[in-house]
Amino acid sequence: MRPSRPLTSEVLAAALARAAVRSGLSDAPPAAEISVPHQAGHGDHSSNLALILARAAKKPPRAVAEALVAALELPPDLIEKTEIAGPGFINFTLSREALWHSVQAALTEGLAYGASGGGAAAPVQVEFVSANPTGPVNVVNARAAAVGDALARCLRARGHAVQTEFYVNDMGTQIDLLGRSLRARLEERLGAGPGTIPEGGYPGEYLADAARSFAEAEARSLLDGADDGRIARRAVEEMLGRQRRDLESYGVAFDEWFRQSALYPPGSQAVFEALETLRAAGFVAEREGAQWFLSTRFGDEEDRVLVRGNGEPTYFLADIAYHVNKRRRGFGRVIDIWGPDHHGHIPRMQAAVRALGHEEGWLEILIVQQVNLLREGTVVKMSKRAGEFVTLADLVEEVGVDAARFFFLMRRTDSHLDFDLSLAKMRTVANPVFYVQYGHARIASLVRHAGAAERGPGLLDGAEPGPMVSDAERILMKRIADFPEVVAGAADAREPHRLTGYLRELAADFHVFYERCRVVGEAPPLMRARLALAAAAGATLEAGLSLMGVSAPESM
RNA sequence: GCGCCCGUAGCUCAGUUGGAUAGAGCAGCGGAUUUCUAAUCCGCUGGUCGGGGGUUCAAGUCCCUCCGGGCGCGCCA
Repeated sequence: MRPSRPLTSEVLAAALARAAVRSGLSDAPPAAEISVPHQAGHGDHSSNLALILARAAKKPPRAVAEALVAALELPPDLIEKTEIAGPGFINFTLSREALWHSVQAALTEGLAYGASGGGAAAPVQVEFVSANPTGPVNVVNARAAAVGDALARCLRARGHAVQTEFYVNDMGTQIDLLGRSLRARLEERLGAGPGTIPEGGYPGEYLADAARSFAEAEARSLLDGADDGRIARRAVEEMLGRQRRDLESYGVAFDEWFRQSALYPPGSQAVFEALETLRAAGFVAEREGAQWFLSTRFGDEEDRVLVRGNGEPTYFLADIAYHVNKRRRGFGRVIDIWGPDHHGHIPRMQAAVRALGHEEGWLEILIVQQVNLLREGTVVKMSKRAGEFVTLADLVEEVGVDAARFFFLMRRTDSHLDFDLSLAKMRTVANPVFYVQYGHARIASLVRHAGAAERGPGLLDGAEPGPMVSDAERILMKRIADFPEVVAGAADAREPHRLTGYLRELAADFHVFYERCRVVGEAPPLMRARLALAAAAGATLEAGLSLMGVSAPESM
């Protein structure tokens, strides 16, 4: 771990807060917000602090801004110009030295560029995908995998210790049905029985494929035993193995695969302990032979069953026990990423977390919304009844890992996503992932053409920003300097999709620079400066793509 | 019926936690290349931010209401 540097916006916010106290405008340091204006002419960073303080100070915002600026003490060489604009905004323009410092940082830090400190002391857990082991990883799972993995990487870059986890629902009715479905497929394969998929079972071809993949001796042994539970357990292991392989070839590996069954006897009493904890707190009632959680006390629409009339714990109770377990493992914060079919469960889960006495905000639940696959502008139909749906493996085969992961991060997580398969395969500018990767390949080619021995910090030898005076160069440097702010924002707001927008802009800024600024053939001082700048843009593209699990090609 | 998500340019969507003149990409039209990847770049056209009310110095953003689309509402997981 390299030492993390503070963000420019954090430096400015702290300086403004001190200035507010020093100038008597505020007793305690106010939480100053710094934004990065998209409007040219509004500086590189902007603060609305004067507008916020004006009311309490009973002074015009511009007068407050002037008092703040007068009391401002900034680090040397960071800001070239501080001006008051509009109704009272304080706009900062970064110095050339500060911009060049970002170029140096990108080249020196490489894939670690973009990291910033300030992470929580306690580790953060991100749980995602958690697909039922009754079928292949589907496209919504694939979206969740892209989002969860990218978010985990952004959080790490933000300084958090992060653990990723996949929750395996290896209990319950669905697993019984999975086992009986596999039995039918084994019978079919060996000609040893009716081979009928049970009602509500899993008729997809993948189980037949699984049955065929077993050694014949094992297949016979499974069928000979009368124990359906043994087949079910074997089926779970088989499906889990397939899910894990699909996800690994997609570039997503989990730190932990947590089994629901680990919360049940004989190995554990966690499910019943969770029930007793809630009961002791007075939030459990018995009705009609079942045990109910009084979740309406915490704003849920209705109370929820924890233990059924037949004595079986519900999935919900197991989920509560699971979150008790997460808490015991010491996570200071837990982020669950759920599919669209679970969004109705958020109030009851948050109710349970509150009933257990965990602090507000300990559990964050993000919903990954559904995905519509489009081919040539029309929706690709998936038949749930026949158990046929487009899988992660199908998707990767059709468009590749890079396009899949990039496309899943082009939209907000909680928005429905139209995934245009035709566009994802295009080898043109119209395809955003292509455009960004092409930028990286072009930079790699440029550096090769310049005859440089490497694309790293060695390019800084003898390079100074002085000769670079054009807008295109400054804009590109500024974009590179923004990257750590973007990564921090993506992590803090749990919005990894910000990366795709940023990388398209960075690639666009580079392409403009490339069109307007020759590198090879210019006088050595200018050539060295531009080559370092281009390589820094390439390093930033690579670092950003890496946070999304997308490759940065050397040539295309 | 209740709950959640969504509604921004012809299309697909951003909009940095309430900021300054609402931005990209695609599509359309017109341009740029004796030179490092033209797989690129530049310019133009395109908007009652679904409608209406409210909160305030400031609303695409927050609140209320209506319209329209999606999803969810089991002692399944």
